[in-house]
Amino acid sequence: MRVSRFFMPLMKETPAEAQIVSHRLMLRAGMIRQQSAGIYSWLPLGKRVLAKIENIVREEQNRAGAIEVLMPTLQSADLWRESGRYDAYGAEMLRITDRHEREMLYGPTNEEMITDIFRSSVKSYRQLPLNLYHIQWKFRDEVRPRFGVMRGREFLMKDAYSFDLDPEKARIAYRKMFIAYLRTFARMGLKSVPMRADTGPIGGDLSHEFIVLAETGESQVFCHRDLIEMPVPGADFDYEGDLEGVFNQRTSLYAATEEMHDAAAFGALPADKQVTARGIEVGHIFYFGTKYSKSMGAKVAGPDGTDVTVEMGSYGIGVSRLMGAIIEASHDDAGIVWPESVAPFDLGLINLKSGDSATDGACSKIYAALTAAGRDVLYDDTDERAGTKFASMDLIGLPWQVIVGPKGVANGEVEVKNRRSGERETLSVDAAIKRFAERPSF
RNA sequence: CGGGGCGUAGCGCAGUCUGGUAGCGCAUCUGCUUUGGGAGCAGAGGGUCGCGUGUUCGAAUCACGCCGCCCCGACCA
Repeated sequence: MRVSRFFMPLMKETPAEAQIVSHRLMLRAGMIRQQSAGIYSWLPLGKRVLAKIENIVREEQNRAGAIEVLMPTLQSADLWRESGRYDAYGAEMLRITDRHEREMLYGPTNEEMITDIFRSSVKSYRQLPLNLYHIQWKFRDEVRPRFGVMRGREFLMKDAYSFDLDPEKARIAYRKMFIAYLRTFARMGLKSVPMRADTGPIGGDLSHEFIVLAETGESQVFCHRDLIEMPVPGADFDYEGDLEGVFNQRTSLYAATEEMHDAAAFGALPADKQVTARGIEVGHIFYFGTKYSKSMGAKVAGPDGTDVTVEMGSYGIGVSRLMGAIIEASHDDAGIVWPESVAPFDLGLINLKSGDSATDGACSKIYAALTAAGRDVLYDDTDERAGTKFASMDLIGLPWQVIVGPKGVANGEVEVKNRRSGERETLSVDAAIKRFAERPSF
């Protein structure tokens, strides 16, 4: 993509309403635009990152055996009356009436709907276990939206729902998601820590929040230091094999959010293992048994022919919130520092002297070669000054910059800069092409 | 939902107290000069001053009502 043809409205100054760094940087980098309190348009750069995050979530859900569906944003109130939540949910639920005076709502979550889909189609225990998920917009009419996309009213969420024959099998489903979440966040360059959580109004007795540590996090968290750097299972992890090992390794160490905090237990840890930090909740998993299956009649025939009410769990990831969390965890004074896995482009190509036949030629060659090799290149071909281009490229945070200036090109050389470390390396044009064309990690 | 604050050009702001017909910086457009870390000079365009009602010869400015947005707290993916 050429910058001259792209839509990327950068801002030099920060809009007054943005208080936290991720919100400021997303606005300045032209990733989002606020349309109402807690409601945002996603501009091209933001849309690209959102898609990257979404895909990682999707890949890890699929890997763990969950199956993707897509449910609507609008739901019928009748469904929610069955579970009893239509009245219980309160003002956070956006209620809508259609032209026939039918009561509808913009879904804040989908337990009722997925249970409805399940009960109408699944009749035998032989079809279990089943885990269905979708990635869809949600609306929760927060009293006080804030922090940009971190606490919006409309947000993109991955929500998965597991169905099992008995509590023991449901716990296996729970552990699969637990491990999938560890991998999902790690792939985005985040250090996440699962913490025992209150099950809240959703009910149930087993729940973990996945917390990303960041100074600007909303909640105070406490955990054992070893949890932070603990390696996550690899891509070859066998979800049909031993799940308890990973699960127990994580859950045996102290980790709790403020509301679940046990000061005495925490204080019993060695002093150098006690970590008190701020955290951002990016995922939340629940096992809640038959809360919805019972009220909504989701039953299957068991091995002995009698009906069994299925055991359920739900597993959420705040996809749009993750973008804010990643920026909170990865930025510097100059702007965003994207992990390669979620960067809107793989690298930025800076032509320091557009209009100069030598730099234009070198840039065209690099751009064409890397694009042909499947790299997403953002080519700054504008006639802005060098300083402006450097500042813009740093702001939007692409992990690599290839800088093409007249002096270097005269020697057949370009400069490669790593956005995170700031390290620069001078390479020949061909070596630079080779470096990125063959780079396997993209 | 309690408390506080703010709505003036795309963004950041001054002007409001003390009413007289709107300004600064950045951005944008044109030209010239510049060209490796957000350039300089010259010129230009862009605003029903959030909306409504009222007071007044006259309202961005005063009064009343409404809407929107932000911050602190309580609540929450």
